[in-house]
Amino acid sequence: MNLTELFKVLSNPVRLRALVLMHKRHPDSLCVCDFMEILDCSQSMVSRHFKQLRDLGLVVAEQRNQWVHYRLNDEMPRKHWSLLNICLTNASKEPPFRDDIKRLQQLIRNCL
Amino acid sequence: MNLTELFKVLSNPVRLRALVLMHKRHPDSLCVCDFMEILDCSQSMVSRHFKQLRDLGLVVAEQRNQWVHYRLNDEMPRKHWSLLNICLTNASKEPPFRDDIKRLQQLIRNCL
DNA sequence: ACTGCATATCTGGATATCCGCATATGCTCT
DNA sequence: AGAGCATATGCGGATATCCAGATATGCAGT
Repeated sequence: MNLTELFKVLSNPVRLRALVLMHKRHPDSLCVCDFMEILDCSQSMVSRHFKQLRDLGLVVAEQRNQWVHYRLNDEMPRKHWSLLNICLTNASKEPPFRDDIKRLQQLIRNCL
Repeated sequence: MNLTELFKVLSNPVRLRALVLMHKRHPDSLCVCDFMEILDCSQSMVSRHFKQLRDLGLVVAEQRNQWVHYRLNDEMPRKHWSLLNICLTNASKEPPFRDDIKRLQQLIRNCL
């Protein structure tokens, strides 16, 4: 994966918002249905965008019963990790992403 | 300009390479024909991509006789500036961009 | 005014991306 | 095996992006 590919992945709102959520949650994971709820988008949409993220090695999927959980891939190349880290940290402070994080925390609180 | 728009701009090789060159040269500028030579691409291609960069406020154009010189826009919002700075610094160490910078330095040396 | 050069924009076509809908797969429980 | 839920994928259409080639604009020198 080169830099332009990385930026292309980050250039879609759904993917960027999902990555910000995984970053916030790291090293824990979130299941697809949680993303659907927080991001308010369809199942096929989530699934297809996540396939791209998997193919590029940015995230890893883990099956738990019928649910699939996604998290950031610790084992991506360091250069990508550090840059991604900075980008996502920046993003998480901005309005659309900050609101997602609030919904994430609310959702986690409800699960206790 | 929001973050996804910023990343979309960075997701095209020509635009990213051009931005890396401007970053290296900052606060000085480079004229369109220099970009054409270093990036080895057509005049219309440079011009079209640069219009996007201008429209988003990432770069500013300055006319000097028949030449138009471009440089990074100092006056873009701080958040964008700091993130862009990091992205371009990262990029400038990678192969395709590093080679461009070498050609840039060679070109400058020849002009003395 | 005319020429030549630098740059900008327009146009059309190829390709890529994005998304909704339908369908397939895979898991769990009965 | 069958039902039901979660997830993945195939397909088709709408839209966006990208680029080459042609044309337009603008400046400098004759």
